[in-house]
Amino acid sequence: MERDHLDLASPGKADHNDSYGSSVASRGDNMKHEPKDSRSSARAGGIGTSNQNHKDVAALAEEEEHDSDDEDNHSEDAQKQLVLYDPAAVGAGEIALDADPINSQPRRNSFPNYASRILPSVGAFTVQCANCFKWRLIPTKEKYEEIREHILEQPFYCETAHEWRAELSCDDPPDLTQDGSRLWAIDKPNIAQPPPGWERLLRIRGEGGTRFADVYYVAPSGKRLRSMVEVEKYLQEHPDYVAQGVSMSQFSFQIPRPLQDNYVKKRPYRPALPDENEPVNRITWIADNGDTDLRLGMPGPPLFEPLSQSFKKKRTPSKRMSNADAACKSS
DNA sequence: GCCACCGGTGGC
DNA sequence: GCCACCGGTGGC
Repeated sequence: MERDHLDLASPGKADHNDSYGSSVASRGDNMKHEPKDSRSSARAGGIGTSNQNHKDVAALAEEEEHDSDDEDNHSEDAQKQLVLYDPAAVGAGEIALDADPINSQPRRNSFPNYASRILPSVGAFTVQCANCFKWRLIPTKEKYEEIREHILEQPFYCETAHEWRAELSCDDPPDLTQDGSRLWAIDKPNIAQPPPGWERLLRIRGEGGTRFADVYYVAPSGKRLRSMVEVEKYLQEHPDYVAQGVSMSQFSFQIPRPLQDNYVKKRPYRPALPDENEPVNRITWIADNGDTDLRLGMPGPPLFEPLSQSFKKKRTPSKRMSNADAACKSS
C-alpha cells in the first residue's frame, strides 16, 4: 500500500502518464469512504500525472527523456476524473452524483451484437487534490472543463473547491473512491473549454467495443461535429464563428481512457505488410493474440497497468500532423 | 431520411 | 497500443 502510494507520487512514474481521469461507473453500488479506499483512489489518481498535451507532442517527448528529474511534477499530480455511473442505479439512494442530468439520461445501443443495453454515461466529474489525493466532486461540467483547461499549470487542491464548498479541506474524507463500483476513466489534461455556445459531448461506448468513447462538439446551431476535419470545414462554411473568435485551438477530440482494463476490445493482431527490404524467412511466433487471460491472475490492483502506454516510442513532429495541421491539410 | 452509435482502418 | 477519421446501419 505504501509502495503504491509512493508510486503515485513518484514523479518519474507520474511523468509517464497521460491520465487525467475520468471514471465511469459500471455499477451503481454505494460509494465507500473507508480510508483504505481513499488510499487507493489516491493511487489511481496518481497514475495520471503527465504533462502530455495533445497539442504538443514534442514537449511530451522531452518529458519522457527527462523523466528522472521532473521534480516539480508532484505539483501536477492532480487528476481529473469524470465519474460515469450506471444509469440504472440512478436514484437508488446515490449520493449527489447526478450533477449532470444532461448526460444522465439512459442511453441504449441497438446494434446487432449488443442486445439493447444501457450505455454508461457521465454521472459526475471529479478531480483529485494534488495535496491529499482525495477525489473531489465538481459541481458542474462547466466547472470541470474550466479546471481541466489549466490543470497542469494550476493544480487542483481541496481549497480550490471553496468556491462551492467553503468548508472543504484535505482533512475531510474523499467525496468518492475507486471501489470498483463505478467505471472510471482517465481524462486528458489541459483541454480547452469549448467556445461559448458550443458544447463538448463525451459519449461512452458500450463495453467490449472497439473504442471507449467518442467526443462530439455541438455547434450553437445544433450541428454535431465529430472530428477536427469536420470542425475546420464547418468553420469555413460559417466564417461568422471565426469572426467571433472561434478557433481550432478550442477543440480537442481527445477521449479519456478507461481505468478498467479490457473495457475496450483489443484489436486483433495485425501482421505488418511484408517489407520488401526485409528478409521474409524469419520464424514468427505470434504470442499475443489479444487474449488477456494471462493478466487476470496478476496480483494487485490493475490501476497502474495503463502506465505502459506512455513508454511508447516518440513521434517526430515532422511525421505526425498536429490537429491543426491535419485540419488545414484537409481543406 | 436522420442520426447516434459502432466498427474498421491507416498512421504513428 | 493509441489516435484520428469516417463509413455503415438499426431504430426512430
